[in-house]
Amino acid sequence: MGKERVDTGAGNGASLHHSVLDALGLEITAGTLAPGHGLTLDGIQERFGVSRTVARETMRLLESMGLVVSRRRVGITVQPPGSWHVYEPRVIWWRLAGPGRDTQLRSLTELRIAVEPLAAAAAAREATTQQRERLVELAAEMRDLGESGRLEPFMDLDIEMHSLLLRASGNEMFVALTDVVAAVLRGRTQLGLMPHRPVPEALDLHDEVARAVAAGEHEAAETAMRRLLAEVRDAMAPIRPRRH
Amino acid sequence: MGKERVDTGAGNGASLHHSVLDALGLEITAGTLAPGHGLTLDGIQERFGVSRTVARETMRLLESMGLVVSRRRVGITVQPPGSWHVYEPRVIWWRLAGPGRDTQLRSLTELRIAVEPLAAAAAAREATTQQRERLVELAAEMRDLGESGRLEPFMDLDIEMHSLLLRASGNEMFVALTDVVAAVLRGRTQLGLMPHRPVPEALDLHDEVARAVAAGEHEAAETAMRRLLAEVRDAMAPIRPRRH
DNA sequence: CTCACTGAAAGGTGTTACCAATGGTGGGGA
DNA sequence: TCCCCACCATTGGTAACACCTTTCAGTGAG
Repeated sequence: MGKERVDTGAGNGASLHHSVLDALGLEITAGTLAPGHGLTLDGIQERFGVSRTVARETMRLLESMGLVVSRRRVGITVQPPGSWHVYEPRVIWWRLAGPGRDTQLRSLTELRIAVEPLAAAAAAREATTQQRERLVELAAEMRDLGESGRLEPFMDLDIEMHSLLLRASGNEMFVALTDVVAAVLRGRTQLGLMPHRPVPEALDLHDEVARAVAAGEHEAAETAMRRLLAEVRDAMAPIRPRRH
Repeated sequence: MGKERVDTGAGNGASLHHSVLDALGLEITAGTLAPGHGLTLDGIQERFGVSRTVARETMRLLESMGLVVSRRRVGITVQPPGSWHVYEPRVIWWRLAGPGRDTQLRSLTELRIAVEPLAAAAAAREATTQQRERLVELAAEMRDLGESGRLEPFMDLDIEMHSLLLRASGNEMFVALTDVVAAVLRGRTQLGLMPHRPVPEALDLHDEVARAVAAGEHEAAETAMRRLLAEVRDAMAPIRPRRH
């Protein structure tokens, strides 16, 4: 059976267990490795051509994300989605890369709808002067790019603005969602859920949010953000998989 | 300094690295090990009397939570709070156990205020018949216990009701916050932030939420939950550390 | 035929020793 | 003074081993 190193991706800076971790994480979150499926350390060693140490470390990481449990004699068992740590950045990443993509995108969007309005309100209270200035600046730039239909740079600004709002909220739990929101916005564009040209309402609402936050009007900021996200949710509705 | 095994808790089912992980996690989140502080595997081995393997595995775990980074030749460096994975259950647990307790409680409460109203609305749409029935049942029981001033079992029901709502929402991101909400409610009671006898308004609002969800009136459920949480936030205000 | 005991095997847990890679530090030369 | 290079501390990775828990099959008694 020989050694036959698989060498996933020529070890491009990725520290060995990282590649193994990625491979297994993807397979489990994609459902290729169904819940209840059993793994063994020996199996992992053989399959990826790594040492026991590496196999054990990746297994520990998977376990700490709730993707597997490890028990003596019985081995490593794949866990059902309900016990996955869905806020773990890598889990989110894997799910967005796999077949669960639009389900994940939908539940994350619902999370955004919950969090971002309050984050905007908090930002209106807590943001620094520089942050407020940057916000209105961003909204203006977004209008320019949006009206000229340049989707990629528009998305970058969109990400920057929402990230800035979360950061400015001063709540660490909100700040920690920065990457999630960025991933959602990127995924949404990649999935073609954006119109060719951002709708004028969205541009207006971004403006409104920025100005409200800058002016410290937290209620206005909250409702504007709520309307903005309602817009986003409606734009997403077309790909509903369940009842129409 | 010698060997001096620390033996945190006589290995009661905890698999060795778990005790080391807990000890280090607590120290880092508590700030005892300040950001920038350097650790080495040898140091961990010596201090806890464990083998290199165990030291390495715990270090990987800490790294995957963003508490440290590990680089060759440099060693293991404690990271600042900004890079911690604050949705990681163990990180939340450690912070609630340490001096950052009320800061953590406050930011988590703000998260609840964002999420739970939408979760209630979703529950009003998605809950099963059994879940709806259980909700009104719980609200009734809470009223009984609340009016008789039995705080501990009241808290248990409170936790059960909010957990049920999150679960019934059908959104995995909301469901995953079940433990967080439970921890907040428990922490709030332990910290003495609850009045001796739950205020009548709170009891009424729990009732209202339950009935609205049971009836499928998602807007009513959302606003009732919002008012309930406003109540909670106000009860929490007294211990504000910053500007009043 | 069923149930309880027993023993072996499977597979994670923990330890040790060793070599490879890497990047900071300090010394030496221009 | 400044730059380059060699050294070495420290993690990354491999290998081989002892140990302990848990499962499971086989066996014997009732």
